[in-house]
Amino acid sequence: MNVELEPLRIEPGYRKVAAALTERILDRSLPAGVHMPPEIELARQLGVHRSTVREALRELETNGLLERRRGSKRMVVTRPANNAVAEGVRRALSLSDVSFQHVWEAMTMIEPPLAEAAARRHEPASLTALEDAAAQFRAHNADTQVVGRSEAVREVADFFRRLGDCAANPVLILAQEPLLQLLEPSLDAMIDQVPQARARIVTAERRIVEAVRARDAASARDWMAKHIRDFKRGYELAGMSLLQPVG
Amino acid sequence: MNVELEPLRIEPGYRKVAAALTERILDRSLPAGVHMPPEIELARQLGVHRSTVREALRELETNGLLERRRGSKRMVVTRPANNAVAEGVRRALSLSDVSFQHVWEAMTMIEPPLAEAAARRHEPASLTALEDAAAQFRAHNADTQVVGRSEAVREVADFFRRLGDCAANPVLILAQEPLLQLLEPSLDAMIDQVPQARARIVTAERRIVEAVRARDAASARDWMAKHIRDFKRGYELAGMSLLQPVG
DNA sequence: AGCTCATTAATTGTCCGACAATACTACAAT
DNA sequence: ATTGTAGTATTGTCGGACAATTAATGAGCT
Repeated sequence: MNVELEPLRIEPGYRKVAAALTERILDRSLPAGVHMPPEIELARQLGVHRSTVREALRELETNGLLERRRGSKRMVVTRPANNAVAEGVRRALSLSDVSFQHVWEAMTMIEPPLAEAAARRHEPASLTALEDAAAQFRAHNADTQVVGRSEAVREVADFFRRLGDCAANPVLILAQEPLLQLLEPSLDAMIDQVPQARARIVTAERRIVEAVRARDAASARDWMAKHIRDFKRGYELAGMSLLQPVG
Repeated sequence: MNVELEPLRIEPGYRKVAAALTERILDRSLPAGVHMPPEIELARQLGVHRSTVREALRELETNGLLERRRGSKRMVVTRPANNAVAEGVRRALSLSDVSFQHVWEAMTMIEPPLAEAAARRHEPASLTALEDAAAQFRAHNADTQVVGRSEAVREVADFFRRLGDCAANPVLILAQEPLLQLLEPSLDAMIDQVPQARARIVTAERRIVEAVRARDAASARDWMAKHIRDFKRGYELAGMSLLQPVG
């Protein structure tokens, strides 16, 4: 017989510690929001040295299962939502060069049907959040008060996120997140080159909100499609190449 | 004057070390494939203790910028792939309860236009990979030879991944990944309940491949839409609720 | 009691040094 | 050419230490 035995993988201790802690967070025996036990206590319970625990903690930290509240010392258990994907996306895109063309094409595909779903399924709370997001962008980008570029693009992305919440589909929300991660740097490069950009965004968001509120799926889809087309137009008006890499 | 100075964030050393190393990997001054310098050497260069370096290395490791080749001691610089998102998705979904309905709706939105793009833009290499994926599923799921359930669903997901490669849009590939992560457990629960499921998948994949090869975008989209509808039909035939959580 | 402030305890970040286990290398022996 | 051997390099883990800083405690005051 010709048995190919595969190389058994021997994991270092810090990885096992990380796995143990991860499991206890995911199965909620360490519930979200509580303070982590002190490192030395973890070390005692698990029978390893504190350094080993610390290496494991760094793993959980970069995985987003632990976070340190501002200026606080002890770390807090947290459950990552859609932003868990964000880090991964950021890493993945640092390799492959993504152009605005790519981002735009993906948005063209995903956002209009998402707006449609949002119109059909929104609930009072999610609709309110959507309206708030639109109102905030409108207020911050009126003629009299124009907020900084980076904040503006974040608000644009937030509008899409609220729309995802209206659509009430966690899978879509996850799928949308890569686009939004990349939309921000894309818009960032363009928005100040085109004077009328902010005003057009305000209008589009208003129309979309109205359609969603009226549960008019077709109209929501169409206005969203127009909104997305405007992004491309903005690039063309700014004289920027659609193929140049974002970020 | 009313200067509100915001709380400056003092980052711990291990984080700065991680940032420094990350930068040197991303700007390719530490090119992919090379061995990392020894920890003690890094510590010397950066003027910190080895423990601090190690904590930083854990961060890079979980970020996928470093990997340890099987049973090897020194770590190797590497480039993160699309599956960087996978971990994040898995964690995010362990929290919110996702139903097949959600997965199905997202696929309905994303996959048909993706097939369309694949038909338009595939290159010889990516087309070959797509054909191979379809051929592999066909061979493994013929009447005479039926492969295990988990392998079958993985091959189904792989077909979609190859299609994503054909579409040649990294953003779409990233957006699609959450769906595929969730498609596998969804299919896993269904595929053996419906005798004709595998045969129907074989047919659908064949049609899609043919359409893509012929650069017939409309046909690719339509067959993909049919393919996706079949998944839902499979659930109904199996008498399973669309609303029950997957995984 | 409730509040402010000083004092103490607890906790993290970082360091030092050490050692066993093992992967890597060079070289000798079969 | 493979196998064995010795030596080195490197990682994984450990014990302990200490300064800086946050959290907790209690004293004093209203």
